[in-house]
Amino acid sequence: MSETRPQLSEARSSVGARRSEATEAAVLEAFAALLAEVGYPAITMEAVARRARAGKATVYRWWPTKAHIALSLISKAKIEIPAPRGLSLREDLIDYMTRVVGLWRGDAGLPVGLLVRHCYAEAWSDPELAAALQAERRERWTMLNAIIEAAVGRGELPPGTDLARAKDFVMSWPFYLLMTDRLPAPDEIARMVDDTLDGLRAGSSRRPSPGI
Amino acid sequence: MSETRPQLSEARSSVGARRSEATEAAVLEAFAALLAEVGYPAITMEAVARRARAGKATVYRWWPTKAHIALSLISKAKIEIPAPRGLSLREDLIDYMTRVVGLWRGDAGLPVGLLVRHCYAEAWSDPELAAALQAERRERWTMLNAIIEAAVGRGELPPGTDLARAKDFVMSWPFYLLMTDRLPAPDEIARMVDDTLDGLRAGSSRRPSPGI
Amino acid sequence: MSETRPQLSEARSSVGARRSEATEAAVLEAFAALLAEVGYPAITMEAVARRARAGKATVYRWWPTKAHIALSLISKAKIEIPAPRGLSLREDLIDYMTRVVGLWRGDAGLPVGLLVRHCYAEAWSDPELAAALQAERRERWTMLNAIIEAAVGRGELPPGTDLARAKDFVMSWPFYLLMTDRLPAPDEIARMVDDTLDGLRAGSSRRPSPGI
Amino acid sequence: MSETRPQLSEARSSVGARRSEATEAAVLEAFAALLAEVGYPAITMEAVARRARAGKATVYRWWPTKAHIALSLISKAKIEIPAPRGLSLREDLIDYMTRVVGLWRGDAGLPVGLLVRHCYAEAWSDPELAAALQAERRERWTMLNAIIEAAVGRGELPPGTDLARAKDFVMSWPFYLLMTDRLPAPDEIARMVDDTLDGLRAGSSRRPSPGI
DNA sequence: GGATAAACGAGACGGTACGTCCCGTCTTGAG
DNA sequence: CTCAAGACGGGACGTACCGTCTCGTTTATCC
Repeated sequence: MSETRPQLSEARSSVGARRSEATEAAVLEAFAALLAEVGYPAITMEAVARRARAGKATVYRWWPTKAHIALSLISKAKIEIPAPRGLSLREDLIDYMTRVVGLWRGDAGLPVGLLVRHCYAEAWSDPELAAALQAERRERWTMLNAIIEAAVGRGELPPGTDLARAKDFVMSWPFYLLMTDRLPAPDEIARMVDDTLDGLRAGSSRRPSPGI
Repeated sequence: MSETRPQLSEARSSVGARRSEATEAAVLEAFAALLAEVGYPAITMEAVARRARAGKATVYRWWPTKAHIALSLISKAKIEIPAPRGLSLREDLIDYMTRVVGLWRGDAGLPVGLLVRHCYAEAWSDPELAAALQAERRERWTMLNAIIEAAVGRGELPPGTDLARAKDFVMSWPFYLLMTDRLPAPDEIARMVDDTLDGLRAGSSRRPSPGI
Repeated sequence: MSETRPQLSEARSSVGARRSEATEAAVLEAFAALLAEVGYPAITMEAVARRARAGKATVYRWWPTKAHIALSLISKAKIEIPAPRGLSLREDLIDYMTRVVGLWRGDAGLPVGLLVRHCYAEAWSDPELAAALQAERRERWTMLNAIIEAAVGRGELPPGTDLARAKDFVMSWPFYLLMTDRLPAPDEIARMVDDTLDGLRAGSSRRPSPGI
Repeated sequence: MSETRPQLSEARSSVGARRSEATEAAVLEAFAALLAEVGYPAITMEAVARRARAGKATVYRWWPTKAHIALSLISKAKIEIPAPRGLSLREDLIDYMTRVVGLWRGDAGLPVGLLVRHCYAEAWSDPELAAALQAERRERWTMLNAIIEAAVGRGELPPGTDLARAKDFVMSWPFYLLMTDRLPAPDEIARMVDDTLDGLRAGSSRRPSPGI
């Protein structure tokens, strides 16, 4: 079906109305509002369209499932993450995690963590969504590369450190806490990072990770 | 006339028919069959009842949602976990994790891991289910107590080790792998345990965990 | 099925408990209460049993449908109808109709008219109920025989008058009014009787109709 | 962003898809078929939708209850009723009643009488349906006006005859016969009209009644 | 008095229909 | 040509009753 749908990136020379950016924004806004009001599982495509004053067909044209709308919201919810200060792996990670967990908890005005975990759950049964989610994740974890490479440069981590596995390991504990509904408060971030580092430093050089 | 009949306060102690065990088994069997055939999200209470040749009201009487049926299946899917051999924490954990991951992968004839993660996802929005899940988890992790206490007794872990936190930490990495759809093959269990132990040994004495 | 059920009239030599009159009364009472509270169509066997603190099987044992319970109530709702005074057909009929319509309107503490018309409606599709209704009707219209025979004796009606047809004709207009929800008030009974006696040609110019 | 989109008060005047006439016809057809097969009380909205290959929501959108579907069928079942020949009230009424009773008995391919009496029964508990039924009745009895007015013009009925009451009286006897399941055969129509015209006293000695 | 059997209350059971909601598609006319 | 509005066939939701069926308990006779 997707070959019959216009691609956002391809230049369209045809006549007629173009995709309405106002509608796209209205749909995302409606989704966010419903998320706050009724919770993710109770959101329906029907309600999103109604609330956005959009036709159902319009919503379906651009997002095949509600998880894709959630993913759009996640992608839009970027947060300013400053470059690592390069003092130490621990401090760089604390800075980074403070931002990430803050984003998840709702610092961007949206409980991104809720969206993330529900997207993961739906991706268990939807390979297409899983791929989209992975792409989003790769893009978002780039900053971690710089942090870990700097740590390797400073000798905090061994030279042969597997970058992919290290990123994966670093994110695993906060992700686990997100999945088990125990996201740390800001003043608990340091401890969470320490938990992670204990494992990372001891085992980082051992073997490559399958990558996530 | 009604004064000659028993009133609410002095009602006869009638009992009525009892729950049918055959029906309960048929429902669980139907659920498992549908899980294999159409996948968890596509299972409906309607289809479960139809397949089990049970009335919908009967299914709803005993299980308020399909996640509760899944939880019943999880509870029934006990697997023989031998007492730890007590050689070392690492070997005891490898034995234990081999059983747990095997159960998750389907060694009991049921992909318990799929059920577990979907139950967690539904519990995000259902406190009652979350509580039931927690009760099930507590019961199931008792063996870990013995393993960790033995390790403390042998001096592998410091005397002040927080049991709840240690259990939580030990399960976090396999759980993370389950949630991200990368459950290890049997020959990868040892490595998974090593990943976990690196973190556990370094940080086990540091602070108490909130407990999961 | 009824051959497997005890016949009330046949002598039973076997032992065992007898039909509980208290329960029968409680069921009828519950039905009447529900009729007032929720209306005939919303009455269910389940609710009657619950309200009467009777088992559902007990209710079904004695009344196969709710219409049969209604018929039991109708049969019990006898009203004192004095013998005709024998002055004239018109006056005797007015006396009689006043009682009958009063019974239908609820003078016996029960809107018998509602029960009657719903029983008729259910009898359209239930021959067994239709037969029971007819038996009840025959018994109830005996007084009309005396009234009409007296009128024949006085010469008000010709000697060859068909009794069955006359009774039928006399009841048709009030029955029609009952079925069309326009049961007359007490002071309109005389007019209703005159309508019946006169027919269209004789009475057409007399009074306006409320319209149906 | 939403400020650039139409608000509720200035909503675009979109129209949407229109009611499907094919579906309406299919529903009425399915209802008629089920009426013949299982009888009115056994008809369910579910079965009607299934048979018509229509969604249940579609059926409920246009008909709130099955009685409303029945009423739609009644309204559609018009029959050619010729203008009164104006010979006499009796002959005009016989012509008219022959058509009406024929319609009720099924001359239009549908046992309209069954539908009518069940609609009346349901209207006892549904004021909205009662109003719809009354509207239908008013429209359908217009021909009677002409018949009765002609009779007044010829002097067969007195000049002050109340039209509404006369129509009501004329219909009461056939209606009573319909309600008591004794609709006359074609060759009995004349007698039914005579019964109506004469009243009890004038006609009581003429013929025996079948009894109710 | 003990055995026996019917009727009882309670209520679980397999079913089915209820009326609502949402799915994803299609149709209509406005812009 | 896209959009909103919304009707459509379909199907699951969770509830309510249907009429039947155990379950023990109670009750009334009979041995």
